[in-house]
Amino acid sequence: MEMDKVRPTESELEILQVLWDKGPSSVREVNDILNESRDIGYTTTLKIMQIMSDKGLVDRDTSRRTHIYQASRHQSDTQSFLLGEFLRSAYKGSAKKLVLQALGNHKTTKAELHEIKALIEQLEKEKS
Amino acid sequence: MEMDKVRPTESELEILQVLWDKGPSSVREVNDILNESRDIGYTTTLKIMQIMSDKGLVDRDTSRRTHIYQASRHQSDTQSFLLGEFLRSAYKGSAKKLVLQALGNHKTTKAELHEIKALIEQLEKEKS
DNA sequence: TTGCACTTACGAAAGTCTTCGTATATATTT
DNA sequence: AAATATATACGAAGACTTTCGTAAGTGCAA
Repeated sequence: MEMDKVRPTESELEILQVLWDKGPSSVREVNDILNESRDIGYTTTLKIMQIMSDKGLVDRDTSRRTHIYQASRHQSDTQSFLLGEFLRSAYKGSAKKLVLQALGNHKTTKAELHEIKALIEQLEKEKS
Repeated sequence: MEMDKVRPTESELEILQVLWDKGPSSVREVNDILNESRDIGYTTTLKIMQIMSDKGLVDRDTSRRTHIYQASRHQSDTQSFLLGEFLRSAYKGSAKKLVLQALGNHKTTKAELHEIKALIEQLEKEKS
């Protein structure tokens, strides 16, 4: 396949999170980690990872018996892509509304707020 | 059905956006608006709205021949709910990362940035 | 009143996603 | 070497989503 703008499904994203965290991993390793939070059969994880490989979401090294998988795109690229889609579909593109809600509803530490404010000030400077 | 924590699908969200914008509407009205941006058959829209009614996403007035639908939950409630899920699945719950990316990647006006900064300052005050 | 337009209801096809069982191949252990 | 464990491949069931065709009822217009 090898398309570029594939949207990972829910399960695929779960697996990508593991690969981003741990780096190149076998199905066994990924499956063990998934099983820390929920029940999921080994062949289920295997199947999804094979599909991800078909879609081009992961690359795999098949040179040895135990295949090793890794995310084919960076976490931040994927997040940006998903964020764009989410913004359009749920907020009709208004980043402001999304940000206000994200800050309002979810606990963010003082330090984090400070960091965000710093970015805003920098963006304001750029825009003048 | 009448469940409370139903996640609207992509198409359902599209319809909810119309209902939030226009208020109580008939299938015909919703379908006409959807057709301004893409091709979609009348019975398709009807079917989805019937399913939404089953799921409790909309209420409908069937007292007259042309049924009138309206969103059963407020836009901001639904957005908050979706945002929470998105935050968990794509950002592992880090609102900071999401906000930084939202501000960085998407064009936000100076006025909007100012508004966001004001909220942050207020939140900072609350936290001290 | 006969026919045309519009509405809802229903069913079903086609696509996708998640899940797992089974088959088969390859290591490892006894 | 035989038995056990581990890996991949494959197929298929079941759920959900989107899509539309068709049937049947209701109202309006000629």
